[in-house]
Amino acid sequence: MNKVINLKSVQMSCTQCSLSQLCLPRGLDNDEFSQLDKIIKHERTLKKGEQLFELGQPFKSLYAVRSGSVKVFLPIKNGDVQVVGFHMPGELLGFDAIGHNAHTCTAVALETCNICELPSAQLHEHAQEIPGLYEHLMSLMSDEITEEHEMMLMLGRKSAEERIATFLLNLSARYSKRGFSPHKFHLTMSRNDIANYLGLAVETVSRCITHMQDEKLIEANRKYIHILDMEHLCEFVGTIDHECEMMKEGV
Amino acid sequence: MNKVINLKSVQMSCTQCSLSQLCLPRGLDNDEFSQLDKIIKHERTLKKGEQLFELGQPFKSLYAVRSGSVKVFLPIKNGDVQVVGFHMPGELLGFDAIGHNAHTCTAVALETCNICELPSAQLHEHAQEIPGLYEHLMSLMSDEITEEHEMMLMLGRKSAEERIATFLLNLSARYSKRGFSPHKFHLTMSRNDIANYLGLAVETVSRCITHMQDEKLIEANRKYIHILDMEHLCEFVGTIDHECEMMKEGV
DNA sequence: CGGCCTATTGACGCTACTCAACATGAGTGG
DNA sequence: CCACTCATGTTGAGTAGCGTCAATAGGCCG
Repeated sequence: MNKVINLKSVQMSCTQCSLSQLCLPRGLDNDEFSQLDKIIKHERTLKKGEQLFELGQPFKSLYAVRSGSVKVFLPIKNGDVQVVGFHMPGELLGFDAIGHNAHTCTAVALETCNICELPSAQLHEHAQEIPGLYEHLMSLMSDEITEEHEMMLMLGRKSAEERIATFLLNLSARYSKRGFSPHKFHLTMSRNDIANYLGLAVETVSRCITHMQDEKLIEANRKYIHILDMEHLCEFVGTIDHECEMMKEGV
Repeated sequence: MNKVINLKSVQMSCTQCSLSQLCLPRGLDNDEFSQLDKIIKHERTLKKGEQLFELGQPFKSLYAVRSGSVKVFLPIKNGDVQVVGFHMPGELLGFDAIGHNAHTCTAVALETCNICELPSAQLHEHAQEIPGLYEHLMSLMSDEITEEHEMMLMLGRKSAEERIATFLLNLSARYSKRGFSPHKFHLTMSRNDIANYLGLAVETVSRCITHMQDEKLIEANRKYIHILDMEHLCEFVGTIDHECEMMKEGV
């Protein structure tokens, strides 16, 4: 019972949120924290499959994943989509909407999610009072640009197996950063989503995963992934020099 | 002689720069303009092949292309690269460096370039005095994120011919926006750069261009491109509904 | 004019896609 | 609790698109 109440209170304040170091600027003082808490809405919950925002929808807020995970995609002809990213706790999304004042992609919950909301109206009003907030957001957007450059490298030059390896190691590093095991984790997205994201066919993803199991690099059972041989898996990534080291460090 | 002097003076001031509406926030008053002119360095010239910035280099400035064009790429193993973008006059680059305080890619002039520089130090100092500057930069970064999402769609789902068509129409729209013909233009990048950017082999690019000529969609002679049949070329792009219309409108 | 770099064209092979069958697990209702 | 259905994942066979290798052509610069 106590635990439930604690969880509730944690949800309601950035100050006590264990993810604040991931999604907020560093070095905020107490005043600034309470300013933020006034701006940010902590209430929103999404069930699996529910939309957070949709292509064309006017820009209302930026969003931070508090728990659960989110899939972001571009809708294409005939109900087909292109998955452009997955977001975990502590990650912000919705930056795509700033430029056009409307979202240019759609975000859907992959599982039950708690979402914090940073309304754009309040953002503009109170930006002055929290120095470094804009800088922080720009920093996050910059990181997103860098990540997407790496994605272009992935889709442009890497083989199917290299893509899967890179993908798994990327997830591993992100789980690790959040205090979970970098070796064992559960995928929150389907093979279909993975395939789509990596520019592959579902069958290819399946085959690669099976092959990596045969090579004793990983153990995989549906959503469950166990990385057995991080070293050799890293070698698979192989295209960029510094990339592998970054992943080993869990950056 | 007068012309030369005029050109010189144009280079030295945002106020009179014909590109200011592309790279600066809208609705600046004269005070804000002169503030900007104090911050921005207008002097830098690059010859073909010279670097604007390099992977790992500390974040010093954002850059605006004033004339010429720039190629941005990730260096990979063995001197190989992944081209991640091309920039034309009026476009800003260097956003990748904000997050890490160092550049995560390299930028090189494709031809003789004039570059305006927005030093990061002054940016932070004077941001308060020019309301909307941060918002504008975030807006540009947001657009870059959206464009890279479309790039992921390109690399993930589109065929070789669709990629070439999309690429040519994208250039066409950007030239059009700058007052040049959307039908006839000169490529500033090599086939190699195009192939690399689009995740294809040079030979495939060559073959596709030849094929499009056979189909009377375009006329191409090395760097020179003449789009003969915009309509049908647009149909080639085909994957996203609204994409084609955007290109026809020259957005 | 000659050498070099870029672009084009052709032949061939491989990777990854498509189509199809099958397996497995999750969810539902009796 | 089990049987049924549907969604998701796996496996196999055949193929097409694109990459690779190699030869040739055309422009650029010394």
